[in-house]
Amino acid sequence: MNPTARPPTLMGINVYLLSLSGKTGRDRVADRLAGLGLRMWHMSVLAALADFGPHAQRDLSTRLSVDPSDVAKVIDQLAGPGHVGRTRDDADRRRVLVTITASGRELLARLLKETAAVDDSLLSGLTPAERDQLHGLLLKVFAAARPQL
Amino acid sequence: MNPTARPPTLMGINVYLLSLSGKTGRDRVADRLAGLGLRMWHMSVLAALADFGPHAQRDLSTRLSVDPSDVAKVIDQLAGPGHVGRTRDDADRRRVLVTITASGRELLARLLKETAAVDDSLLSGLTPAERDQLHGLLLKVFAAARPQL
DNA sequence: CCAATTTCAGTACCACTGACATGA
DNA sequence: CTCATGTCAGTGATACTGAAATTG
Repeated sequence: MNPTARPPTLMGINVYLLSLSGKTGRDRVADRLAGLGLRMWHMSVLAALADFGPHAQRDLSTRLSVDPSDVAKVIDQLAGPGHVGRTRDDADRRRVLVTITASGRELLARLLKETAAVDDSLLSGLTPAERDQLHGLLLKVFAAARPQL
Repeated sequence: MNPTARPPTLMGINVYLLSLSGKTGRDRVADRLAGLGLRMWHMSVLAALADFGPHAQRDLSTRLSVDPSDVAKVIDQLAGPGHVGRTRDDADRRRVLVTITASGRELLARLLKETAAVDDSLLSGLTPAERDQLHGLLLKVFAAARPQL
């Protein structure tokens, strides 16, 4: 008997398969981005700023479901090299308005290329049509699980 | 504009969707099992023992891709209440043979019911046919990513 | 005086590393 | 002596908690 075969009982559980493949994907992204000192949250923040324009940190937190205290750290790291700008909101001086810079857009493009490469390697067992299928299904799962996600 | 909408840029990335839904599933399982002081690894170990019979801890580790030191802790916690038995292998007295007990099988059945409930809630946005589709795709992903998983 | 935003320090949890003891 | 196995303490990363400072 193959000593590395997974228990059939587990292979029938979707949440087990999802959890493991998700963690693997996350780890591979982390590996690729380790040299840059960045993680997936940095890409998420840059993507939100690129797609929706400037945000208060609080709004980034709710949009991405990331803890406010963690958003602060991510913004710190992105602001250092000038990938985002931080300015006080004149209308409400409690708020910090975060804006993406040109160098931030370049970084985002690079990060997207890296994650696309991970997508390719992680889904190497699927045909292009199957990848589209999976993508559609994941979007549905995501939409339904949204409130708690 | 909906302030909780996710960035479209991110929603196009499979590894992002996989990672988030996987983490959500993992967290929900953890919540359900928290009262029992158990986690998904406990279920994995019990399932491996039920499907393949007694294992040395080392073999459990390689089969489930779990670190040996973590296997030791899980076995400790399962052996306390008598869900598994630990006996020295007479042929190779370095090895500890782990065997599932009747109470372990009962516990496994209960854990499987809990995870099935999580599956249901997590995939509530999918029809039964779509769940089967997703399951098939995840198995393919898993098989292809196996060596590094 | 109370609420919201940001920030910081501290905590909890998880997975892994390295060192050690036991036995083949 | 060497190698494999199992155990344990310690480390690093991650996410959250609670409190303080600022402003509305």
